[in-house]
Amino acid sequence: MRNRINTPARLPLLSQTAEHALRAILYLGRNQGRGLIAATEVAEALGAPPNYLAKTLRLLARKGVLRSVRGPGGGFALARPATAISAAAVVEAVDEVSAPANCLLGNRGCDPQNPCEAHARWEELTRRVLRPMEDTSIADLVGE
Amino acid sequence: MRNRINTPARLPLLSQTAEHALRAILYLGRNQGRGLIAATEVAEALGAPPNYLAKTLRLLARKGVLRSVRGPGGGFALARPATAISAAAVVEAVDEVSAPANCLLGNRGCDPQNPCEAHARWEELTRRVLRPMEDTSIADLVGE
DNA sequence: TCTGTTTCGCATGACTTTATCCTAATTCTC
DNA sequence: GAGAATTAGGATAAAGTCATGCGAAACAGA
Repeated sequence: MRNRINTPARLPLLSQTAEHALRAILYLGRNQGRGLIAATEVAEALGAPPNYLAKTLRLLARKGVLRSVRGPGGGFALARPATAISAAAVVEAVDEVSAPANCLLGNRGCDPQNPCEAHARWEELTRRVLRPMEDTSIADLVGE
Repeated sequence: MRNRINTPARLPLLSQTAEHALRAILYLGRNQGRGLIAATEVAEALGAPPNYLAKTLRLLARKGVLRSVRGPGGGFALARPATAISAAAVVEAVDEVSAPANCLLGNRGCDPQNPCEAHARWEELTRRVLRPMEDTSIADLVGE
């Protein structure tokens, strides 16, 4: 049943981790007034795996998207106002957003110094794909 | 060394398989005049793993993006003119393009019948992300 | 200073994607 | 019809992502 050629892989436009991250950030954004919120509460509210979500929250904190405080009453909160956090920032903090590093004509098709035409055209396309993510803030998604 | 929390996962804006597929399609597009081209030639030209690429080409053929012929002189070629194949079509043939099925507010945040506001906003965003892929043809990328 | 709460960080296991290999099935050429 | 070339397809291995679990570190409050 594994790796059936008829069942294509899932293209993670967002990886599972990034999806968790966005959900968590949105939850924190909607509850911004309440200050710090514990990872377990977020996980329960989203129905996400608690341990893994906690790890993702830590990662977001380390990348400066969230702030975190340990100990009783501690938890996580947005490091900046929701208007100042783009969807792209969240995704990039968690996954390494990588448009294909190598030329689309193949590794041997062109070199970076003297890129082929398809190279430039592909870069332009990836920019157009990523831009909406950069232009959309958490506040936009939450709707404030 | 595995799963270090400091080394974020790669976000496959394109999965590896989709990347191979696009490269292969572009190669076939540029060599359209030559008729059928063997999988081994494509793999060598791109520096891609031959066996896996062959499997991906077969998948593209089954999905109707490529046509294939067996036996000596056989190989693969575009099933339609390069202007009639979108980048999105290639990616979708290989990976299951799936925006998050569940609401961004969390599985328990809203139900499909009565979707929340973030739900609609997220759908709008994913549309904007995918559109450039749909609007760009293989011919556009190759530059004809 | 003790105790409970909560983040931090590593080790490990389960599952998915990527890649390899081998054996058919098909088709051209001689 | 024999033999070589080439796609088709399944079984299996390797690598990566996703998820779990546990102990340590930090912190607040009594």
